[in-house]
Amino acid sequence: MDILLTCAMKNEMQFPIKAVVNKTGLSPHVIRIWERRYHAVTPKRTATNRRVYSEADVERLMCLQSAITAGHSIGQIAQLPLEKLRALAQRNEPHLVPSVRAMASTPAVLSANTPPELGAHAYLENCLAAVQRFDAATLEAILARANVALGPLQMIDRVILPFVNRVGEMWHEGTLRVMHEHLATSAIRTFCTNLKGPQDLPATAPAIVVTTPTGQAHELGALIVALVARHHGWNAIYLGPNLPAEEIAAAAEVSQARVVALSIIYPADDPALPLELQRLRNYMRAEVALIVGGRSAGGYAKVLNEIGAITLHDAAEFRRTLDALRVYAKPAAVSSQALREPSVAASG
Amino acid sequence: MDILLTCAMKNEMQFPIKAVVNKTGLSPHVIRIWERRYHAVTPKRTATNRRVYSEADVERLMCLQSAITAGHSIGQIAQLPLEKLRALAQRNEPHLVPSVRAMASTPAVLSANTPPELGAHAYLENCLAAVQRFDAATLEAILARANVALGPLQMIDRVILPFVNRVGEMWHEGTLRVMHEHLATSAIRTFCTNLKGPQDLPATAPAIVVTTPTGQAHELGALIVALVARHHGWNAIYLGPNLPAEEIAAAAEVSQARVVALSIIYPADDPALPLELQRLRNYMRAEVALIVGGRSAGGYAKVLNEIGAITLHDAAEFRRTLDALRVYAKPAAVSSQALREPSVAASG
DNA sequence: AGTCTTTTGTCTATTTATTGTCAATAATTT
DNA sequence: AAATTATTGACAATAAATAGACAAAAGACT
Repeated sequence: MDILLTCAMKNEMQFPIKAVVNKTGLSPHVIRIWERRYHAVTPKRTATNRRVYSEADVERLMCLQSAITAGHSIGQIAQLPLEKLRALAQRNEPHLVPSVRAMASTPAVLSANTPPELGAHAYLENCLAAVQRFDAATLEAILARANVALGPLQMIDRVILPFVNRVGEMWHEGTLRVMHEHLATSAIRTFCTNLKGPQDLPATAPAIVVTTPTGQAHELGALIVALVARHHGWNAIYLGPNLPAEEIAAAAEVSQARVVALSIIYPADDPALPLELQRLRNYMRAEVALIVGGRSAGGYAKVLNEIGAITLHDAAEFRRTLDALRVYAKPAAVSSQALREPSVAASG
Repeated sequence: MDILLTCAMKNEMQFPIKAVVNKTGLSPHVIRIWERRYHAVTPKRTATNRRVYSEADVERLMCLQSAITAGHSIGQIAQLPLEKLRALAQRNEPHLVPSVRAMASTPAVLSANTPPELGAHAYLENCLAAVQRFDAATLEAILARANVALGPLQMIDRVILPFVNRVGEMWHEGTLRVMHEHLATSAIRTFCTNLKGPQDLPATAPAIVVTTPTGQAHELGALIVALVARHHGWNAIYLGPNLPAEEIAAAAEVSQARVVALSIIYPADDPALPLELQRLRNYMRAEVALIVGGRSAGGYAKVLNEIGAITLHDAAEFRRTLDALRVYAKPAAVSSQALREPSVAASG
């Protein structure tokens, strides 16, 4: 009962505008102008006239943002009720199961002006603890909770990536067993799947094939890459781990991908991998960029350099590269060929 | 007024031209010129003369596009009624519009007395076709669509399982490449993840560890097992493929699982596997049941018999076995370990 | 084949609407 | 004092509608 009461009262978590900016990725300008012009949200005010947003406001704004990238215009949709916005945004119900909400331990950190890193760090620690306890339910719950609290951007950079790295390290150290690693992988995979949702991309969205070369069994890196790419408006085609060079190249060809992204994490010294990478580069069309990332990518720097692969080290770099590569979309050699039509040659 | 009323009541989505562009892949030019020349669609207008398309308009345009790539000429078909366009397009609902439309197109098959196998079979064929075209988006769309039409039970027995089997066969035949198999795996995995959802299980739900032994890289069977188990009220702990015997046993121990389920699909004659299975049985507590299924389980019948594993052949048998095992829900020896408490260690 | 016509997609230019960003100022918070 | 926030009006950039012209492709015909 005490719990229920606390939840009911705390339920109205409130955020200053900067928190909303961090979560949604919208600029404060935009948030205010949407309010002024379209009454998209009507936050409460403090005694000194500062805006105070509710969770519902934040969800509204996130839905609006998604709907806009889906092609809707803000003026038309700003006043729609939340259910319709969810439908337009094709967003999965982000509200959580009661059990999750029960863990009202960390929100206090976030509602205040504390920088989000602190909150993110707390979530991260809790995730690692859950893995060590081999507690899948709690792990998934924390991930979901952290996601709504932090927003996708902070979530990926400050929770998911550090989490994956720590799990990898601890596995090496022997702090975690294989079963823990598998549990973490499964949870992260579930989370990524849920997060990406069934958003439909513009048919003109450039495609990127994401996978892991033969011998690289760890797929977490690739999963996150796919997630980030999709968030950046790419049509990410995720093929799971351990795919031979011919197959990767064929997949890129068939799906007319502009980029192939590989994640190289565990064996940092697989003697077969350099050859595999060279074969991949040979099979691929020259226009298709090859991006390689992951903790152990450095172990193959020589080959990667030879074949002209782009080696990346963090998510921010990856995002910048994606944006850069996307620009090359339009002036692609227009030889009156019908390759602008993204319709997959229906020669079936 | 009429417009507003209609919309409010029918709850219909409206799309500005950019959203239609995103959904269809047609250029705005083309959409407008089709309207001007052929009256292919007649969208409403806003007060400021912007076009506003209905869901029906969007579907029309998508069908027209498909029909065109199928060889029809726009001038001839632009004014045909929607049903004819659907037939012409031969598109079995590839890009489907979210939920509402899901009910609209095939209801004849399902709502009537017609046995649902017909519908299920059609979905199955479409899934296979999508895999062959390497069309992830359509594949996921069909799966989602089939699920709402058939319900989880029919879905698993008549679509998912046959689908997985066919993919496996075609992979052996060489009809499908590795990349196709990976694509199918990824889609099925996404589907299973979405389907299981954030269900709250009662704390008393018995636990079952689902995985694949070392050397068995194909995880689809295990995924489905986990899904079925969860639907039967079990707390399914899915650990992905390729897990060594010690790890499986430890996972079962830590999570106090009553059952360990393994899926054995591809190498039907791995010489190392029998030993691995024996080791698993030895590591596991005697009270924990070991269930083995999958196409190639028969290849290891001898060992499985020796170690007293329950070998299953179809989903129905698995469900019966689950129900039977659950009855044994006696207070299994509890070692007073406090690892059930999911209280988050707020070490932040 | 070559020529003509029809069909169909693309392009340009112009106008109007929409929407994001900026500048300047004042108040509040740290 | 420095940084953040709120308010307002103005501005720039983007997107959409319209009309007309053009170019590529597909057929039809010699």
